[in-house]
Amino acid sequence: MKNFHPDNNCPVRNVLCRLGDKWSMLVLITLNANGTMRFCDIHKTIADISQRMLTVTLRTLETDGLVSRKVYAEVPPRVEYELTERGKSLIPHIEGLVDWALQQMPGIMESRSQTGTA
Amino acid sequence: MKNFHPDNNCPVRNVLCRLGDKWSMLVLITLNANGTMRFCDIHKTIADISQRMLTVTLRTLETDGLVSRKVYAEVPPRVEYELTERGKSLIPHIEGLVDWALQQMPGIMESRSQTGTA
DNA sequence: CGGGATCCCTCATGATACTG
DNA sequence: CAGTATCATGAGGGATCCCG
Repeated sequence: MKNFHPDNNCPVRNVLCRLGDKWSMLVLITLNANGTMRFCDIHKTIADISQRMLTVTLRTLETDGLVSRKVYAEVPPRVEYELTERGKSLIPHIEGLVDWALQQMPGIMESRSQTGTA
Repeated sequence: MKNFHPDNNCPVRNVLCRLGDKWSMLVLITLNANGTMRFCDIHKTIADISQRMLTVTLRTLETDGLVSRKVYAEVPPRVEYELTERGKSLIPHIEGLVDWALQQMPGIMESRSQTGTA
């Protein structure tokens, strides 16, 4: 019997831990769709994220080497974010998931309504 | 500028909402790896999930039509779970993510240690 | 054995205010 | 503009008890 214990190096746990949060994937696909973006731009694009969570999310992605952060020493501070190569390499997999979601959503919605559970 | 607002039908939000929780993907790949499983078996395979969360997770997956639940009217109750066709169709995408995680984990770990963030 | 119901607690997230 | 710091919250999840 195959299992996926949390013990040590389970990649599933690891990837879910990092990408399964509320915002990471959203930030990644946003950056992928728009290229280099400033903090404010990302914030405007993902309107319902708080400033704090955007900062935290970007920092985590930067720590994992998925996003690069470039600070310009200007008077109105400017910081630009973009996907790293590693970040870009993840995009197809996320899009695979998104495509699946798009295809299955109607059936899933129907399934949900049938069982009566919200 | 492309964005992904939460407004109505954003599949990203939807799929993350359902699969980005702590256990769903784990249950899915466990069922995929082992085929039909009893409640107890799943619980033993994913040792650190609470009975409650396993129940909740399975119910949600069942509601979305990703997992089927078969109850046998026997004296020691027996309930068997297995992936539906829709559930199986999701597996490749999850595995894509897992494979990516496996490949990138060393680099990510290195990246994390460099920035000094845990 | 499978799981429903309940209580409780922690952590992730949000809101606000302040700084360089 | 791009954050940091602080405080408040509520939903997710764990532990326990009970039932068919």
